[in-house]
Amino acid sequence: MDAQLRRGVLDVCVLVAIRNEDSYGYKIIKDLKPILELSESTLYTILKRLEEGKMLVVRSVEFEGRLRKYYHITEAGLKRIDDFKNEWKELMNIYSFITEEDKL
Amino acid sequence: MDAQLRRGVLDVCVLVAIRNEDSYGYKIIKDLKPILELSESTLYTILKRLEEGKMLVVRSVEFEGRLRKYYHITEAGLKRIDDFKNEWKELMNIYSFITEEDKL
DNA sequence: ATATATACCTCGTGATATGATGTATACCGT
DNA sequence: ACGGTATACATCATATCACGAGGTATATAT
Repeated sequence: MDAQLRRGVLDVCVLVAIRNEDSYGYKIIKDLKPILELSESTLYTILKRLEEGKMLVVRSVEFEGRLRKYYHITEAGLKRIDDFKNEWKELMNIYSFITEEDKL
Repeated sequence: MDAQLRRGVLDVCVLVAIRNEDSYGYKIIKDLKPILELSESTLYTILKRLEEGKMLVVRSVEFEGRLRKYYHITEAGLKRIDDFKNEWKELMNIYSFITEEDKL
């Protein structure tokens, strides 16, 4: 898929991945794999940005000798997902414009 | 609309704006206005990129003392629009994932 | 022993959209 | 005659972003 198009959905996909249940980096990648492949460097960049934007909060947990950072979605994060749905409507307009043959 | 989401459709919208009829910068902006607002600096950046990518060819015309650069879509440009339609299908999958409540 | 899976992180790079700014002509109202 | 608006192009600096490459460390399976 086109790189630009991806960017528009990356953040929201990550939020959706933790919407119903707190999750951590490695699991998010595996869970999203069937929908959207993303590398670790990409994910951690996104997680950091979402944290800075108060879309999620982090909690560190020791698990079998390894560190795990669980991400929990906030109200702002849920709102972000909701906003996306509205933005999608605008995007549908644009899509119609692109697919209509005899406009302009 | 979200900046990232925009980026995914900007190029294609510009191509669609010249698909049926050659057009020039200023006109493209006016034509796209109801669908998508874009500034001159943004458009000229896109036009340049599309030209470099052989998606369109340029022809300069003197018009009432002013310079006009007409943009004409190429085969590759038409293909780009077509590819977008396929990418949209992938995007619809992602959209479904986002809007489905009980996944994951 | 070695490879694979798990789990985190950082840095540099290239691509990108956009505001600000600049140049120039034509036209319209006062 | 003057000023503003529309037309029409262009460039530069900046901020944002995804991603590959590389790094650290433990547990488990072969």
